[in-house]
Amino acid sequence: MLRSPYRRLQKQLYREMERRFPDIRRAHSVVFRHVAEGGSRLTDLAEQAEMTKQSMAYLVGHLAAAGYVKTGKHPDDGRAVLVKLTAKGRTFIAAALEASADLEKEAAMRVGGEKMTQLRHLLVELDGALEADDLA
Amino acid sequence: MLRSPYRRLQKQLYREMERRFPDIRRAHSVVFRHVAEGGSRLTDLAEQAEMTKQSMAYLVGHLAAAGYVKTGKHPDDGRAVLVKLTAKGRTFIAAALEASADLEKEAAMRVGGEKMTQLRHLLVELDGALEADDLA
DNA sequence: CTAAATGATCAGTCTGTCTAACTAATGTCA
DNA sequence: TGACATTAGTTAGACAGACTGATCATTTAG
Repeated sequence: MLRSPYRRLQKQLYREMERRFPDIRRAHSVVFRHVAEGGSRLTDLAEQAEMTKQSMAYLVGHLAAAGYVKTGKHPDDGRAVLVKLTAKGRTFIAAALEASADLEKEAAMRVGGEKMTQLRHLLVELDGALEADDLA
Repeated sequence: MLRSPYRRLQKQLYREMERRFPDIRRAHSVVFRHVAEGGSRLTDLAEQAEMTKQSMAYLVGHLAAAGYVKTGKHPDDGRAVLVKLTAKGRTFIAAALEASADLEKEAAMRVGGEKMTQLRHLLVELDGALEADDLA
């Protein structure tokens, strides 16, 4: 039920983003989605993205090589790596948010603004109702 | 907006299905999603799933080995393979639909039946509105 | 009846995920 | 305070699932 419209929108979004940032692939988006303003530890990123540290390191490595993030030592913990966005990385995120908003606007034009607002409310509510189950 | 509840439900669904059918992985679901009642050609499945024939053959191969589908020659076209569901395959699909319906019921319980109906209508409408763009 | 088109397979590559085993730094507590 | 456990990250290697390109077999068209 949710699946079909989600897939359609996702497809358009990725198509647009791939056009503008050909070196970023879907897998990388989980990094952008979780990296914090002041930088994040690799382990935290991995945990938030629900994947192993190794996989996250692989993705972060690519993004660092491509200049979207930079990595440095954590000031308070000599073991930890701190992953931070670069200006290029912030540009990417801004573009993604913008493209996403554009798609939503386009959708709102088609089904009507009021229905879209209603839909958004219902989705937020549903999401809240589902939140509890995510343990484990 | 759609993403979060979709992901939550999907996660629960796959968890349940993996429990009951450990040999079926996510990737295989596209096969089940498109295989027709009287059987489907490999090429058609690949096209519907928007992937290459080779990739589809790989997935179908696994499902055939695990007994969820069987493959035979197409009666009218000696080149073609016909992929059909076995009883086991139909059981899997039935279980997936049931699990899906259960999740929806559970969600309806939480947000209220009326809102759920409303949400479903809006989603269907949105989906219809987005359908046109899917060309290319 | 040959040539082009079509359905499928074979061979090889690449990405993104995983597990297992390791190193280095930190924290704990007897 | 020094040995040991814990924690952060890396290295090595496996594998799934996607891809491209080349090939084979059959069907369809001219």
